[in-house]
Amino acid sequence: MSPIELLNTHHLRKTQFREKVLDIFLRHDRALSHRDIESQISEADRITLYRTLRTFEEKGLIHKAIDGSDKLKYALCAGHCDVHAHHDHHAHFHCASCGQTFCIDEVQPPGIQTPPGFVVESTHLIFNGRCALCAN
Amino acid sequence: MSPIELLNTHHLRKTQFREKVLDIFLRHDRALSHRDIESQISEADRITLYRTLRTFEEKGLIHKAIDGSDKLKYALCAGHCDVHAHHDHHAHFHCASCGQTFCIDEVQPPGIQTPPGFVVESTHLIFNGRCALCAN
DNA sequence: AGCACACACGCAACAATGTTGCATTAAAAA
DNA sequence: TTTTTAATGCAACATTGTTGCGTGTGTGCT
Ligand SMILES: [Mn+2]
Ligand SMILES: [Mn+2]
Ligand SMILES: [Zn+2]
Ligand SMILES: [Zn+2]
Repeated sequence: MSPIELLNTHHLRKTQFREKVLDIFLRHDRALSHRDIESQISEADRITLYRTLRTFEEKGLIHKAIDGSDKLKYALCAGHCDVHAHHDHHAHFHCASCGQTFCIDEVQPPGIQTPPGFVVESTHLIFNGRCALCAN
Repeated sequence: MSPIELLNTHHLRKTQFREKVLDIFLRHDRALSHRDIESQISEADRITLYRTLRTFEEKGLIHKAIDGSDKLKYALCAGHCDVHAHHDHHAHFHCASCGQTFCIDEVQPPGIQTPPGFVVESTHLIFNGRCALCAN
């Protein structure tokens, strides 16, 4: 998938800025924070990036990667997410040492055990520890 | 458990401010954000509250309730947490409607399925949906 | 009770993160 | 190419969190 293909598929205007942002996501196999991305675009406008990320999330190009850290991160959606539904039913791993966050597509959150009266709409499973590099 | 008992047990100085904060926690059966607490203490000092919450967390009186929202929340530790170890192995429920977060003590995160090379130290399980009140 | 010490508090100053409004510019449609 | 629509860039502001430092308070000891 190229940046332009992703924008086409999700019916978004093709702009230089959006292509740059998607290019950065495609070159990393981990979740990225606002800051991660901003520091890789020369002359990036903070505000535009906030709006770009929000749009990408709404349209199903990226999903929030909840990792228990104070920073909000996003990762590329693997499959067929769109404006109507996200399907990111996988765990996330957060390294307490280097701060990196990875999607663990193989591990799914457990079957929903609903507490009485509560309606569960989505589930997040987060592993916190040390990544392969930091564990040694 | 009273505020004073909690402070004694965890070897912390008994101050008016700390007692007020613990009193608020004891009167709510849900996780509270910095803002939730601040708005219930007249003439609360923001900075002191930040430091109070950090101290309580370090000493094992409260634990962070990761709920996937942008706000950091804390809840009273149920059992025998202390400065050396927290034992909050339970799920959290976050209501997307009213924003409240509850500890679900009965539900534990699943047995750790370690991705190769990664070392897992803790696990968080978050249910997102609608609470009993908001579901109707 | 009085004293000394350690620690908690309160305030200022600053940093990081996120939002809104609006004029300008660029992309898509006509 | 012209028109229409949406994205961008900038200012201004709001929220959240951190650090340094002088002052006040709780606690243990005499
Ligand atoms: Mn993911
Ligand atoms: Mn909890
Ligand atoms: Zn790491
Ligand atoms: Zn609710």
